Amino acid sequence: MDIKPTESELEILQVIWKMGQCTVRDVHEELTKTKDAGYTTTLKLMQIMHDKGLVERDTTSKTHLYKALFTQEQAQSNALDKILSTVFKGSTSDLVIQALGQHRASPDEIDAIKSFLNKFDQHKK
Amino acid sequence: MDIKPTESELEILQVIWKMGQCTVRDVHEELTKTKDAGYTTTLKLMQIMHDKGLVERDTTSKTHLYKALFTQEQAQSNALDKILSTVFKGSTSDLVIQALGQHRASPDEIDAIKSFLNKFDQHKK
DNA sequence: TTGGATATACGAAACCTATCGTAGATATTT
DNA sequence: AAATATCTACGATAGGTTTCGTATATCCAA
Repeated sequence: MDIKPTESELEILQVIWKMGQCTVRDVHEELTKTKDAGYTTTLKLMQIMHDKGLVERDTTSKTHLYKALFTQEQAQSNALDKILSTVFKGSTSDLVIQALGQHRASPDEIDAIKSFLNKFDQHKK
Repeated sequence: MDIKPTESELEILQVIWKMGQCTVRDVHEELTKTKDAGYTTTLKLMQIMHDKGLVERDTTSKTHLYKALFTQEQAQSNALDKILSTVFKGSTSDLVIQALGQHRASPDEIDAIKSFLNKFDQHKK
């Protein structure tokens, strides 16, 4: 299966991931906090996502319940693969260094990364 | 200016970035190594990219020469911003750790990242 | 100099995304 | 029970992307 959600679909998925399971209204309320959108627009998008197999839904009651059919981690992995091949010439270190350079990480984050790198080294041996 | 090249446009830009300056045929030859496409399709895409202001071109001779109007680094920065906000909840360290986890970097790359992190620490102080 | 190769320009079609209005079903409130 | 609110379904439209055929201009070789 190919996971390639559109921009709008990702906005919706973020809400679903956060809540685990939710209604169209849940998503809509969340989205309208930061941008304008008609309710039926959100509904339609979620119906399309269902058609595409991005989400599943429970239709036993009038108000349907939606769940994601893949995890945020899978979406992250996909997104990384894509930009690695399209703009980073496949170089992971370029990507990492760029990311650290432009969005300064907190000391805690840096520590987390360092200890990750160390663990990494040991596995290599 | 807003830099948001489409998928196809990025494929073309990769060739332009690599060559610095090139013709439609240059790009086309490169693209058809990995996928099928008609020559006029590539031409049209590049014309549209020119209309959008993504590239400039020298039309003094019959065969036009195209150049990118922004760098690969800018595209990288843009791509990172986008996936950070759409799938990484803004967490740079999550992104970095995911990237290192799934695409194993070479020892050299890891060293490069480590020394980058150290430089980073010093600046912080 | 005439025919073939190569270039650009232009327009149209197929497809996808995003948006929303309207209709009809179901629930809720008064 | 009637009015109101809420939900899904179903188009339809506007806009953007991708694809390619055809026309026209230009260069080059026989």
